Amino acid sequence: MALSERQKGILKFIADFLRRHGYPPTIREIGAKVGISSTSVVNYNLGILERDGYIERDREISRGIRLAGGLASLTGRIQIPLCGRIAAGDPIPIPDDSFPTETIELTRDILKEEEGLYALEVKGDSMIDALVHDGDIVIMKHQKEAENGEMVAVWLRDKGETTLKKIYHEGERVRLQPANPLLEPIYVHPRDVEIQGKVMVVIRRLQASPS
Amino acid sequence: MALSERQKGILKFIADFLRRHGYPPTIREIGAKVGISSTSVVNYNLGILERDGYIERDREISRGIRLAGGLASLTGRIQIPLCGRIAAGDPIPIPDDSFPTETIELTRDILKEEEGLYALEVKGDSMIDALVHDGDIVIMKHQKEAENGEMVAVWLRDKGETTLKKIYHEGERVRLQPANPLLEPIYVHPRDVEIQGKVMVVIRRLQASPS
DNA sequence: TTATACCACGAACTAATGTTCTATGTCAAG
DNA sequence: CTTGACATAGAACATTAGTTCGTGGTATAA
Repeated sequence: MALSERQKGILKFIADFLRRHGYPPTIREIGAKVGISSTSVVNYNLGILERDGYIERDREISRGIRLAGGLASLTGRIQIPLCGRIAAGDPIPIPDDSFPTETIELTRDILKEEEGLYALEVKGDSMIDALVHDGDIVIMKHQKEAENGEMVAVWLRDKGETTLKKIYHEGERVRLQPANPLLEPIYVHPRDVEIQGKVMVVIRRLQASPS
Repeated sequence: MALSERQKGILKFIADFLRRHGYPPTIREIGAKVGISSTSVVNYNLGILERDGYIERDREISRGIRLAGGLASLTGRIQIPLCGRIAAGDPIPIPDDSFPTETIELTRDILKEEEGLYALEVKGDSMIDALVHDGDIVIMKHQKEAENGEMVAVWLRDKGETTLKKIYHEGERVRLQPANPLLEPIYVHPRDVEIQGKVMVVIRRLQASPS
């Protein structure tokens, strides 16, 4: 069943309004914009939109409208606390339960799981590599173990710093391979490395990076 | 001024509620959750949260609360059409107005503008570089011009392929510099290159890429 | 024509929800 | 002790906003 012009207009207005205000419009606000003088007509059309699966409504609740399905991808969102900036030498901050001041949000088509994830903004050049630059955001998964070839954040006990490298367990030693082929690998004792987490996603902003 | 436990709770509840319902809570709903029996107390605390810049309020409007600033990532979402996959040799598909089958969603703290943006998934090795790998998602901005040093997708007329390179205008020629320092730059006539768009963001999934 | 479904209007009603006001308790400074 | 800023209650009030209902127009099918 195709939507009428009016219904398309309503849908569009709801989405617009939602983006601009952060909360859904009332029936009367919709009516005013779309050119409907009667609240019942809006209500009627909202009923159709709901029946056809374009929106969801909570009855008896003001502004109880939400966009449904692919329009909102409300369900497919992942909130990741942005724990702060890191630079080599700093320990990676532990994500705490207090209210995160900032969060990064991704959709589930980029990243599946949510548990144990946290984001860091890379600061400074010391950890830089072909893969990770200043200003990048890396999304980490908290874990102590890593498979060969995984990109991990490791704490080098003897050097007292943290770095992002690919890790390879080679018997009595651990090879930490920079992603940049120009750089030489580092070999350390398993005892001297502590895996802080695994890199899941790297987000690099080339321009238009505010903040 | 630090937030009290109560205020943190309110803030957290608003964010939670917003994510679950798609619209903000009422004063009474907040009160019920946080354990405040009086609407005026909630109102009072909301006033403080607003004064300190954690939320914004629209007075006289039901559910007229929105998270501010970095917290607004909840609402400040950007939908970017995922136009498809590219590989060197293919022309970059033109974003059309038909309903995008897939979209990538980012928050505004990663990317400001929305107009003229589209996303591509990099397929195959031909365009690969230290910066862009197979499977990466690049977010492009449609434009025909580029400044020196910008990473752009260019159509090489004589070779009949598209590639991602840093561009430098050098008088009578154009230098296309791979991000990978191991690779040599390409020099071409300005006539033979057509800029398809500028790379704004690169998203690299290291693992857990479901495709 | 007549019936029926669909769409629209406007008014009245009611529930939901923000605002305001008064009162109370706490705590630190004067 | 008194004062004043701050935090909290509770209740009355005023609007906002969703719901319902009676009415009328326009098609299409019987």
